[in-house]
Amino acid sequence: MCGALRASDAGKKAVLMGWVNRRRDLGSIIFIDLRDRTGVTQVVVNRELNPSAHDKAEQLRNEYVIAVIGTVKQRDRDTVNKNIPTGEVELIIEELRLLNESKSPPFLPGEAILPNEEMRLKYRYIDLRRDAMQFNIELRHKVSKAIRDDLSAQGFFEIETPFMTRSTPEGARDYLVPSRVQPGSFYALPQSPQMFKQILMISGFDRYFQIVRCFRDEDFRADRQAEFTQIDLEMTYPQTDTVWGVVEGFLTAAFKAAAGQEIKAPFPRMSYDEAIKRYGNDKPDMRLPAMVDVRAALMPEELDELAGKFRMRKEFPLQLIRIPKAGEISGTERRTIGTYGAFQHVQGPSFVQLMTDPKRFAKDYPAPSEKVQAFAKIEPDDLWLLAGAANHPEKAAVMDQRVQHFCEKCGFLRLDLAQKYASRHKAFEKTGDPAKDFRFLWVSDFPMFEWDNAEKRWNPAHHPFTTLHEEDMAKLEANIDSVHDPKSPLGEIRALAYDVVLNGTELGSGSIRIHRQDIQKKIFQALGMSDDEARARFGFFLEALEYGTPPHGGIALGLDRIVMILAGAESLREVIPFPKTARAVDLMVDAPTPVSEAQLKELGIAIRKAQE
RNA sequence: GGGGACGUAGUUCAGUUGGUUAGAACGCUGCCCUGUCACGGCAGAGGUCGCGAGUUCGAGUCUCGUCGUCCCCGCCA
Repeated sequence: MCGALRASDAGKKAVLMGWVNRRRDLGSIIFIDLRDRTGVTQVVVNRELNPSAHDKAEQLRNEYVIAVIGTVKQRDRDTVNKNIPTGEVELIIEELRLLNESKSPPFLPGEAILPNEEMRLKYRYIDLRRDAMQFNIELRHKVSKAIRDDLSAQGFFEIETPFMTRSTPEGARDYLVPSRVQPGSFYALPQSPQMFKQILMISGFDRYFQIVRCFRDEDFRADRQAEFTQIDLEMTYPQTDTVWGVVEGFLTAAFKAAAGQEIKAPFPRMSYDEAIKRYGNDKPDMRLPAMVDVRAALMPEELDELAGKFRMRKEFPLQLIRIPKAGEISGTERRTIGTYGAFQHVQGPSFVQLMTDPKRFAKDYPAPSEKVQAFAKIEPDDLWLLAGAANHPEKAAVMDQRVQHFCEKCGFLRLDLAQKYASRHKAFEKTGDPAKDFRFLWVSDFPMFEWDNAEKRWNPAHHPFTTLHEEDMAKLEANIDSVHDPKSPLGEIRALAYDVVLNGTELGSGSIRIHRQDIQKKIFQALGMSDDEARARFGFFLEALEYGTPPHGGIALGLDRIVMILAGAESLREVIPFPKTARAVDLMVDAPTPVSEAQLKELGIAIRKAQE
């Protein structure tokens, strides 16, 4: 192959096939950079040595497909190209065959400057010829294979589950597939194989996994596509630790096999509560320092004074946000803190009170300033600020001032600042040390229920088959009929649910499931679902639970995201061969499209024109 | 659903305060060139300035709308 030849191959005869990456025509001598999946080799065509091949080579253009037969020659020392792995050799042509011509492509795979994404997606077959894309897709293959091998070795069976299945009202919007045989009825594409994998546990398959496509009809982001691939697994008789061990096992294997990175397991662990309090986020990016509630560093009178002066609520945390090595910033810059990025969007107008001028703070409040800096271990070059909850009565009236929301807002600010000063702190740049480059984390003890403000009710935070901490069972029973009460202690119940997080990205999410029907019933009751309703939605599943269901649990990880992080890519589209745009369009095949009347009629579907 | 950025040659971009014939680089076409590797040299072709209105004597430039791509908020059990 084009990337394989080395100095040790000198003298051998070789046949190479590939694309013309570049042609350098010097008149009587023509150099062709021949490219395939593995790399590029220089082919030499000399008019004196081979006039007929030279005639053909003159006609070659970029992206023509050719076959060349020739002899591998070690290059003279002064003509070695150190920039490419095959740079010590070249192929002296004996025979050239044109296998196919190419129209002049809209952009060249060998070009350093990227065209815009619209172009890349429309001509994806050309974009995919680029080194970087070839590398990413190969990386993806290696990750998948390593995970398959490792899970197989851990005793898991790969088992397929249906794509055309049943719509369930929970969670994301479903993609629907109309049934021709039963007009008016629809299949749904799975948001995940959740119920099937639990059924497989009930069926005795003990350890299941699947690298499987999932579909969610929600808006796209850089790290979200409507169809994406999960590493889905489920096992019987697990403790939380058992599942975590399995995941740490296959991730270690994948990072080693695919990228040569030795990551350290077990991963650190943190409760959801701690993640929110210290990072303002349920998927903390551990490459940056946590926020510090500095109230503990201050005397009560000092806190009173500050709270009064800055009009802050002292029963809320006083969060110190630190960006290491961000250095001095100007007053103008300081005043814009809090006006950019995600921070200003969340929860409408700010109820966060900011103290962004450390010098002035030190001047006005020398003792608290010193204590706070010592407490948060501020280094001379750090950028830091204090954030407290505003005590404006007029703002408090419109604001949901729960501590969690306050902390989340501070967390957004922390990430905004980190992003803005990324070039200074360099915490997001790869160092080559896997312990620094890949900061894994388990976040556990998620809340069981979350309040849905639009529907004015409690919903499952994970899914309704997640089990809860045994200690919280009494709380569930005591509040089992409070689904519409926003103040219900239902919000305090902790689930045996966990996320695995890498560098601030949620890689996967899982839980220990409910295996007993009496508990499952209680959950449905707490969710305000009657027996009839539950049966209508999950009847087959509830019935299955009654036939000797073993305790079980599992997790699902986003393969695309893992590969994205390993590839150092900014977007999922860089690691998915044929992704869709933010408006869920495939620009290459031009999907979706309207379909014919005949097709619709067969399905019993009529399209209603949109209202003006 | 909301906010923001962008849209000019095949591609990446520049285009001054609204003013003559809209430029560059790469790519493309032709010619020259025996050691290039982002080859070089000469010549040339290539534009509905996303689309539609409006303001103006005059619009790539200003205004409104619309379409498309990207990023973020909401949403994503």
